[in-house]
Amino acid sequence: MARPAKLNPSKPATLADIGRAVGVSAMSASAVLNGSRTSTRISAETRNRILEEAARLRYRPNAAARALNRRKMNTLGLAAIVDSGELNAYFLEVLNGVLETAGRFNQNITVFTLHDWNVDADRLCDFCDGRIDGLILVAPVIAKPKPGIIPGHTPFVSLHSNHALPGVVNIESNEEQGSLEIVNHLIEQGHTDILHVSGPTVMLGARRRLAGYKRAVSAHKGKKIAPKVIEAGFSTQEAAVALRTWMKQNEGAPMPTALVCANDSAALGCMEVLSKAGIRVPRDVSIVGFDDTIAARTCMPQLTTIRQPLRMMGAKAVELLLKPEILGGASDENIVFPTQPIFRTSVAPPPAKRLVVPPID
Amino acid sequence: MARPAKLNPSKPATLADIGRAVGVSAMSASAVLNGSRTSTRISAETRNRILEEAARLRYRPNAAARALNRRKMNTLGLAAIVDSGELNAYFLEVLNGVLETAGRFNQNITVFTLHDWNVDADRLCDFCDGRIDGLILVAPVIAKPKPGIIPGHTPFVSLHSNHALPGVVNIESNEEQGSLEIVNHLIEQGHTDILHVSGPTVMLGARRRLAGYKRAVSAHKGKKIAPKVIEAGFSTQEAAVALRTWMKQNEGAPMPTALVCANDSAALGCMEVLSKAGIRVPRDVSIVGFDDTIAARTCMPQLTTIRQPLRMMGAKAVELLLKPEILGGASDENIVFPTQPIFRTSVAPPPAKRLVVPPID
DNA sequence: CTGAAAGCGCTTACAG
DNA sequence: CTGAAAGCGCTTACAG
Repeated sequence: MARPAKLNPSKPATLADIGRAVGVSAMSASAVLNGSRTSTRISAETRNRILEEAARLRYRPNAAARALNRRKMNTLGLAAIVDSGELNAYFLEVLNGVLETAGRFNQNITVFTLHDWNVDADRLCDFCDGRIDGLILVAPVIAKPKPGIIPGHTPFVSLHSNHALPGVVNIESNEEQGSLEIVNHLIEQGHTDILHVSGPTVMLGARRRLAGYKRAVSAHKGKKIAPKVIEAGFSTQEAAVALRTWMKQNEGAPMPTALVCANDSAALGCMEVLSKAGIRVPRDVSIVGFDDTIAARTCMPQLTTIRQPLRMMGAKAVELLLKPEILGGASDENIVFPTQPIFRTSVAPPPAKRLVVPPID
Repeated sequence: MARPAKLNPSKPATLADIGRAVGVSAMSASAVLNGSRTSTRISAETRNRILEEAARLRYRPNAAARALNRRKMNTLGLAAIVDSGELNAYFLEVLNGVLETAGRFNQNITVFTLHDWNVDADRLCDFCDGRIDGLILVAPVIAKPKPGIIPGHTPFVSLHSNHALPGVVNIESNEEQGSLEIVNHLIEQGHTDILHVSGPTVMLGARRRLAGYKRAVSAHKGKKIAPKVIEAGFSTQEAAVALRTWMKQNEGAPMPTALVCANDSAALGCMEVLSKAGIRVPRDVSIVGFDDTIAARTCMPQLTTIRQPLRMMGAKAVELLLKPEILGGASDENIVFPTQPIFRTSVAPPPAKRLVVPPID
């Protein structure tokens, strides 16, 4: 027994290789190297020989073989819709939470990207071919959730899903409440002419932020505040275009004293337009964002905004997949995380003298 | 034959299930559903019956079984060092390139994170257990590349590696040149007091950027420019702390008129400190970043920076792993991408009246 | 055109 | 304490 056992660099060593070299069966090697059984199963001497040989051969248990046998890959999937062609800071934040928590459970993460929900929705099922033990879908735009799209045999969780998927837990944050609170903050500062630069209302998140804005405005006890809304995209560019267009159309009208933007990126776009028009933030116009991305801290003035705990939400998604029992049975529900207002320097009381919308280039 | 074949939601259908239902062997099912052979192998009628049954049962070939057989997972690994506890915009940019290219080749991407190179380096081998067909290591901090760390049976590529790994292609960019150019740009604008907020000089990238800065400054023909360098980390947080500390120590001294930051994230941290101190960018102080990550575009003002083609570099890494023949034999070399200055609005000529370092909170 | 056999590398009962 | 057998789901020769 114990024959030379050459190192073959072109092919990884298997349990059989080790067994052969040591003069023992592959199962014995399995027991000492990967075994969950008590180690007393194998004699100390055999054990050491196996261990040594494994080290020498740089043995690594083959994940595919193991997965086939155990029906478990120790891998979770993270699927994101990338309509703009690239993953963004929002996704990065979620990914950080997902990776951190997955790491604690010794789980790997495979990232999938869908480009167009209408075209790629079916691919969701393709991912569920035994390579992952669970799937997290991030921020989907679902026109109508066809019954077929939910993979049968793979635990599934969504984050900020537009539509409830039958039998799927969705993780979201209390965006309406957050929006309500930040608009109330503006009202408390004395603002009564507040323009909402909304996100695209096909998106649930945009609708909820809009709803919060409307509730805050309509609940105002004092002088009636009329809701003023323009719909834009979630990007800096789109928000800038929308605001510029609105200002052109309203030249000479009273300038709103505060802007409630769909998110931080949109707020940046608005700040740029105001800045170019010679309007100072927050002295002339106050402005608030949403999400508390890093962008909120790296502009001048820094943005007052609403924080969503994206990392924690990503972490929760992983936990849900790994320990479904924490859900306690109910599988078709929403888990709602609280939002939190972050006060910075982009908000001030309205100016004493009301501004007028200036001409735009 | 063709028996009822019930849908069992708790267990995915196999080729054997389909065969049994149709009254045919599993191999026939394999041939029509996954076969690379010409489809004439199976009669049109059998073929259709198999196809129908597969659709009905929502059949998906099991990835683990297939991988075990073909020794191929159609998955690439992307390993990143996350010393600061989180993946950053740099990584996101690389990830975008990697995902896009991997998608074109129908490859999946699994993300691994290492926390401390000294502790986790061995884990690199752990990833190479048949679950991936190739591994990309991003921005490693390698004290000394121990011979053992390179996985034997898995194609391997590094990005911005600190040290050459024997037999491993490294992808990098011409950082020193980029740094030189952007500092020259500042000098051309009239700046002569330029502070470099450097990255950690244990990192090759930081040393190269520093070298470019020094070369630019010392080559200046006019009034001698003294190099001024503070060493920080590559993160927003670390740069902010370093700049704040420096400003405290230099209160009342002349304020540099331009900041050359280790990367965009660091620039963001510096912008935040300046913003809080009431210093305006670029009017009072110009600031430049490095990398041209998404962060450079989502701050206000937007950052003048040096673009490393990170997406292209990520894409290249994938191609190298998938089509090693494009390398043409030489396996132990560097692939150097050019850098490119991107001019935005964070740079202006120095202010007419020289500022003094203000007191920090 | 179709099927029986063997094997990918590992594990889980079951015997000794 | 240790091994022979069977199986995870798929494929690749090899026979018919």
